[in-house]
Amino acid sequence: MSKRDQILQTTLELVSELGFHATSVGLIIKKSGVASGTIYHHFKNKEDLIDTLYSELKKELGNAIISNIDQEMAFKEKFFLIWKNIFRFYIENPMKFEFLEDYANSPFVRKEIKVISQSYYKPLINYFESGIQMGILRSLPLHFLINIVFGNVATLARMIIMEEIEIADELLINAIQSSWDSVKIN
Amino acid sequence: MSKRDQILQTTLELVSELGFHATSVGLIIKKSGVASGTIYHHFKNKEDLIDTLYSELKKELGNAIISNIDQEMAFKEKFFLIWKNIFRFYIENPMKFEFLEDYANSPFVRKEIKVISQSYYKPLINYFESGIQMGILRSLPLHFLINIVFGNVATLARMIIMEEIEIADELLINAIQSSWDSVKIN
Amino acid sequence: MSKRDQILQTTLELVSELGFHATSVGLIIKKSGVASGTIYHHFKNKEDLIDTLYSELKKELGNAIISNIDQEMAFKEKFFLIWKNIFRFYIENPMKFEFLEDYANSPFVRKEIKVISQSYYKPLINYFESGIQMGILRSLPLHFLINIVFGNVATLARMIIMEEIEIADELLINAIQSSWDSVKIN
Amino acid sequence: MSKRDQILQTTLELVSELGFHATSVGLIIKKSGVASGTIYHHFKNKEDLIDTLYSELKKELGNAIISNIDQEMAFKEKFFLIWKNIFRFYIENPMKFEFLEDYANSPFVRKEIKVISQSYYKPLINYFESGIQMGILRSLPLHFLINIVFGNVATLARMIIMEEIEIADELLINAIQSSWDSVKIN
DNA sequence: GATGAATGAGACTTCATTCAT
DNA sequence: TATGAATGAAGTCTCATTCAT
Repeated sequence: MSKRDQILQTTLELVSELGFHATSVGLIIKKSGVASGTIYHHFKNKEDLIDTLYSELKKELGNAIISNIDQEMAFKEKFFLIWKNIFRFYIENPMKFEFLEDYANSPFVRKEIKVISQSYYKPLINYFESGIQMGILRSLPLHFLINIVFGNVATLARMIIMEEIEIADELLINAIQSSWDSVKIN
Repeated sequence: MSKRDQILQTTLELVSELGFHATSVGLIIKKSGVASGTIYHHFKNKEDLIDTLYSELKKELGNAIISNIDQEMAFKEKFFLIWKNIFRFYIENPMKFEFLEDYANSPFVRKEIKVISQSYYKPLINYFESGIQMGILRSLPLHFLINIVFGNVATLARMIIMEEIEIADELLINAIQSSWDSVKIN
Repeated sequence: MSKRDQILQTTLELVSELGFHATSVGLIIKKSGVASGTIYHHFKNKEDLIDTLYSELKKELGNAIISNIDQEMAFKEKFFLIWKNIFRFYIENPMKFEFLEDYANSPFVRKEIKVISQSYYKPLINYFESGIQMGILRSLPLHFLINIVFGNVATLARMIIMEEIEIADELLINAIQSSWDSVKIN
Repeated sequence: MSKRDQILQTTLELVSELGFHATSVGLIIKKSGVASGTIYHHFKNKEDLIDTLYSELKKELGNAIISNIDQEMAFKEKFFLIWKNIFRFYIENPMKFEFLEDYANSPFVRKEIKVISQSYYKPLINYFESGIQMGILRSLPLHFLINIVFGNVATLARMIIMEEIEIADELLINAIQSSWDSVKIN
């Protein structure tokens, strides 16, 4: 692994465990085994490092979301697959999940996030848009619908990662069904 | 306002604006116009200050949730009222909303939060529990249902506070209906 | 001596010995026996510390310049006394001399220096102005005349402090006479 | 321009603009467009780079000083020409002027400077020495006389470069005359 | 109750320099 | 000759906290 990747990986581990606030550059240095100067050779500053990491993870998630989607599938079928894709990405990458959630709520760089999201989530946005137009989804503001669904996935994923509930096929199906019921026209 | 309240109020303002991470004691001192020693006279340390604030806000929210609930109301009617209560508390107190969300995601003091939540939300928990027993709500894990609903309210509140969508009676009703559809047995 | 004065005194000693460039805050901390935080309690930052010191020394020099000046004295007599006053201040306070010279050439804060100088040197400026008006001094730009004289004093003071020449009453008189000959109308 | 010259030129620009103190190797790298290793290929270290530059400039100035001097000229005539030579070098090369002044006042490498000066300024030293011996110049310490004159030139040059006064033939003549009056026997 | 001077560990970052390519 | 990734000591400054008044 290149030094640059070592730094990014270590930062992910630390921020997901300790949070933004408690992840000092000093800690990254110690854990990654890289010299302080090396960090600043690859990244302008701490913020740039975090931003880079965020951006890469967002892209990864964006790709994960649409994996195995077949245009022939029915709308509802796609919904279930997308939901599972996001969910799987979250529980298979709990550190990335923590990081993305943490950063999403963090009060800085909000504007840029929006712009990036827009591009990585374009297919998802198109999908929801078509659902509204086809009269399958409730005619609520597009991004509200999307945020509701993302929120639902995160709620389940968080509880499983935190071991507050146990994962089971039936629970997953029910959770998706619940989410579907909240966005579809009944 | 007492010095103690000045400190708490200023902390709320700063944390909601800058986040946890960027709210230093030094900033609280400067903005509140209180001497550093005074803070440590009223609070054991910074953590105690934040915890106190969090606890007070959580209590406030706990009370807001059940306001105007009449035991004679139908289950669904109560659901709509509770939803509106939480929602109103959030958009009428955007700083408190920000603070609570921030703190909820923050990786420290998680254990104690749970205990406190448990006590302030007892009526809410009982309400959801009865809904499951009565066969009105889906038989999903109790806290999962509660978290889903809280997540739904927060999603709408955040978007309105961030001015990503505009509040309207119809939107609110639809949002609650959507939330209801996701937890009730269809 | 107050902590604040300890810091200023130590800074003077270090800057005059090592120069601007080599005087780190860490060195000031070590030599003054004060904690790093204390410096930043009294001064906004390193620059503010240096500026404060500069301003105080400039004021001191401004006062020294006009000491023992009697308005009854002849113009030339005053010139000799002023020259000696500056010179004495320099060789009796070699560290202050070094510091002032160093800082005068330093490329930052130049604008503010000018403003400060203007106020501390008002009597000196008035004196030279009257000399020109009375036809005693060459009609060269006012500040050029002043700078020439200051430069002459500094040249002698520096060589004596550096022990490149030895001070002697006769040398001093000759040096002042030389300086006088360069500004007076011959 | 060779890489070596690019480095020297950039260093000159940076030091004259920012001063010694603020001119980092990193800045030189960025501005010159040269790789860090390249600097250390051509110069032993930063000090060697600065010293080399200083030495080259000192030599240049040394040559400029005696340009167009004709041994047949009268002593005073030579004085005026030398003065103009130094002055012209300064205002035509303001960055070199700044650099040389900065370095002269800098507290490091002082010893070697003296040695170098000695060799480049030999003709100038001889000139002043003969002036004293011939009874034209005041019998003041040789280097004091030289420093006074250099100081006078620098005073005028600095004020013109800083745009505190405007250059004019008459002013220049008067300034040189003033300088001459301060060193010649009256 | 309230003040603010003082602390020193630790924060982020820049520095001059090296070395494998 | 020239490159630029890598280094780690040292830089400035902020942090939460204490304590005499």
